[in-house]
Amino acid sequence: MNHNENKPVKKQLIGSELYSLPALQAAPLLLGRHLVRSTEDGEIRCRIVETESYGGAEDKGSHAFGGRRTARTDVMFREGGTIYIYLIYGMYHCLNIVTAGEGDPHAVLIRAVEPLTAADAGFMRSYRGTAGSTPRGLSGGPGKLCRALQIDKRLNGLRLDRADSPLRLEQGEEPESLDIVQSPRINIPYAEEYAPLPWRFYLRNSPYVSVKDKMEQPFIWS
DNA sequence: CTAATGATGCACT
DNA sequence: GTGCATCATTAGC
Repeated sequence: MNHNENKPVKKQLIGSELYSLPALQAAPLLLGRHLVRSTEDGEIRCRIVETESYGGAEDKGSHAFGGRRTARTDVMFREGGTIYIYLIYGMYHCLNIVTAGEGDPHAVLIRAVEPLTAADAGFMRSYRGTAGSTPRGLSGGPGKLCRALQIDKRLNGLRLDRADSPLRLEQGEEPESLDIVQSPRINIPYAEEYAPLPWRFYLRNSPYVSVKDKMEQPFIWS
């Protein structure tokens, strides 16, 4: 008898192997993983279906381009597994997962999630209003998913790998067998030659993805 | 298509 | 310090 057979594999927290990778390697590996948000109202579970890689210091699309370390970007320089949240356009929050080692600014933007159960969807809808009545409207977009999961800057700097954290990341599905598309990142014209690089990843068949790419180029594991 | 809405970064005093 | 352009977006026309 193997003791491991009894372990609740699906609920195991993600470990440092994934968090210590460069963002570009971590971004596709985060697809299919489960995000768990604990609030006073209860626990919401969802799976990640769209990500974007930002960093390190050479990426002109990254807030930490050139090693820019400010009050806002400081968390990007922390150890992988840290939560980075910023406010955009004065009204929406964006959730990022910091990766790589301390002092090396990498982050993966979470752009879309999918509720795991009808109960999870119900919770999320209650925070979304009329726009949340379609999958994409519910949590297909970085600002939308933060609203659906009640995520704001209070979570900035916390870690995803603690059992008592209000936001955790669990193993979920292993992404190697999923149908993954890669495409250029969304809405970063200022990134110049980094703008067209295919650093966005999403699950081809998820209706929760924010923007479908014309090409839908399959992602090949290297 | 575009207004909304405020933190942020940087140029300049 | 002050001023101001910018922004990893969204909802509602």
